[in-house]
Amino acid sequence: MMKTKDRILDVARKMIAEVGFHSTTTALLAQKAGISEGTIYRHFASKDDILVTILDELDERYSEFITQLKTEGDGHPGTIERVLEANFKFVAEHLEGIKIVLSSFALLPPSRRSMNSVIDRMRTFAAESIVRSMELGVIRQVDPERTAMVLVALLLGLLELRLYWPENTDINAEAVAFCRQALVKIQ
Amino acid sequence: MMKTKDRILDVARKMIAEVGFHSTTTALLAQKAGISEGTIYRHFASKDDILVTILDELDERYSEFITQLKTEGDGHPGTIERVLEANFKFVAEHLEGIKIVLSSFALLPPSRRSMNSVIDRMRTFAAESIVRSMELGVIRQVDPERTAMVLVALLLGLLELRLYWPENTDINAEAVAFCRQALVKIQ
Amino acid sequence: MMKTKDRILDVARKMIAEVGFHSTTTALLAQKAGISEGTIYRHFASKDDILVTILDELDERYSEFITQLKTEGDGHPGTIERVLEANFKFVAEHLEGIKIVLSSFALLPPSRRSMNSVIDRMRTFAAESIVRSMELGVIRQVDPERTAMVLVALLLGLLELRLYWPENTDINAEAVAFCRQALVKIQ
Amino acid sequence: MMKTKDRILDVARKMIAEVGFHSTTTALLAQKAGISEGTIYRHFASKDDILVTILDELDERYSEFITQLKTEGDGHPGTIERVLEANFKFVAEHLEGIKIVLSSFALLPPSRRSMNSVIDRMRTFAAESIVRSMELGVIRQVDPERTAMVLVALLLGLLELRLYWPENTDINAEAVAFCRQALVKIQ
DNA sequence: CATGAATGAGCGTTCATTCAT
DNA sequence: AATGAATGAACGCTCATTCAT
Repeated sequence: MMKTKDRILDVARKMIAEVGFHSTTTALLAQKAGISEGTIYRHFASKDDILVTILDELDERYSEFITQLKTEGDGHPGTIERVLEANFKFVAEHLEGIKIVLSSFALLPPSRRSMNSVIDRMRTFAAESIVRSMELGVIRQVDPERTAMVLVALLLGLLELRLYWPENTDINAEAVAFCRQALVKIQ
Repeated sequence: MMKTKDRILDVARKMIAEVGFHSTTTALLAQKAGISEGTIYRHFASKDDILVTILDELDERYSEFITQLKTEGDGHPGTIERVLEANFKFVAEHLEGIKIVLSSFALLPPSRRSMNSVIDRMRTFAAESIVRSMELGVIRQVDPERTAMVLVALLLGLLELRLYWPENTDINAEAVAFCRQALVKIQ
Repeated sequence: MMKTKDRILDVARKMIAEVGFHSTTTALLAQKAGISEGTIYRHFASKDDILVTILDELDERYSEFITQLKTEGDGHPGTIERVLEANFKFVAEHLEGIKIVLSSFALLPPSRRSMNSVIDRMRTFAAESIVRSMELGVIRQVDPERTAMVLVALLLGLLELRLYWPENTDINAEAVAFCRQALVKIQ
Repeated sequence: MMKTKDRILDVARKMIAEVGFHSTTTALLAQKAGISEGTIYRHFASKDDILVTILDELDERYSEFITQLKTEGDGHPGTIERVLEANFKFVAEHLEGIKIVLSSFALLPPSRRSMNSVIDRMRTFAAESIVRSMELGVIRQVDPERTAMVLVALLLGLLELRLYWPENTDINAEAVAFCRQALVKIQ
């Protein structure tokens, strides 16, 4: 049997992803989790605390994911594709959390903080991949920082299209090809 | 002297862009607009109606903008760059409206509808530009629909980075270069 | 017809005096005042604000009362009796307010502040009366400050007995006689 | 090692004296006593029951104190001073309990009951002392009941000044002198 | 056209009390 | 004896909306 705290988190994650933080009322949350409203406050200091817990967990997962990606990828070619594809995979496995961040980073400070850290990690890792790829001679010479930022922008846009317009055809493969072409070494 | 209705819209646009639709209370809106709360309801059916009006206006402007772009651009080369650059310009001139749509399309139906139509227009126009560019032989052969979608994704990501992380260096030029390289004809 | 704000204040004063600030709920207050709960917050920023308003009003009245007492009493003999008797009269005319202060100054900061100022004024005025009476030669030589404080203590105790044990026989006259005897000049 | 019940009482007495009965929550009480919330209800029927137990204990102590005072004092002169001074001593030894009663007798029925009995005993004892002192010829002829009540009022006022304005100079000695002068036999 | 007082449903949160373990 | 998770009623407060003037 699942612990109450985890059940609250699970239900909250779903609700916030679906209807947003504001419309996720404690009354409805308690009802859907099959507990009383007061019980929420035995496990969380406030409604905000629930959001922060969800975001912190996602942060942690993303940090682990980036770390793992770095250790795995050592010496392998084709790293730019891997940056993109690995991120696609991470997103697919954390749809709800990502939806929450993307839909509220503009307005909710905790979400904003989370988004800051995600973007920072993404950009740093992308820049490192670009530098390595240039050293390996598999891509042409570019400004690593700026190009990494362009990749982050593309990734961000792809994410939103995927999450909020899932009925569209999947263009991830096309995006990877687009990037490869943009960065490929001209012989 | 400005009409009351327009003053309400102006103040509302600023407030919603800054703090979001939920945190924009009718009480504060009335106060900042120098009118009484009841007066808002002389001009708008509901708080939602204000948002819809703002969004419809933005829609209208974007539609005009796309139309103008099409007539202007006939027969000119380098259309992909123009798609991007013209959009950057439009955004710069409608910062508040764009901020509202981007920060709420995931949660507010009217915003969602607006975003749908913007993305649709953007994608259609990009696809047309790509087709034309291919006919002119200035870019390589690609799938127009999918590539247009990739461009939309990139545009969307760039917008968000620009609006919510304005402290970052402007990478618009880099993005344009990135796209040119991705699409350029290999001789 | 009475203004809503004043009706709220009136009902609140009665309720707080009777059952205390904690037990005076906004729901009950609204009901007894014949208004909705939300209306309270059109006139007061918070429940605390109602208390503060009541206390400030009482403060103001007491300040006026002391001022008037000073101007009236110039040159008249028997001032110690007048200090006591005037205070009895003030209390009788502001029973509810006084009850509120006395019942909550130990626990509620705004009430505490109010009580501080009342005691201060009372003591200062008593000390001045004592000094004047000594100069006039109608009372014996005493330490004015300390004796004033004793009078304040007695006044405070009499007040509480009167307000919370109204079934007891009125001992105000006895108290005045007690003080006269304690201060009278021994020939 | 202290029994759990006594530890609860001790912590509760301190908390209630400091922040009041309302602000003394069972959660905080349990935490400060190093027990779980449920344990409180093994030893007390309700939160109210804790208060009543504390008050009953104080009542008991005061009753013992008065009894002892009566047996001790037989035949000794200067009894009025002793009434006052003994009470000062009792207060000093039961500060917390006294603070609880004084701060809540106006609003909490159990506290009110306690205060009734204290005042009754105080007044009765004071009246007896006065009668005896008159018989011994050490004070002038006064109405014993009413004068006792005046003494109780003074005592009550002194207590409050002492407990809630401890920064003031101690006027107990002055108060004793004041009473002696008020009651002394004029030769 | 404009006001602003009034509404009332709903919000997040608290807390004394219960009960299975 | 003790625990601590769960309860649920009540709390202070917010806010979009209405309506008599």
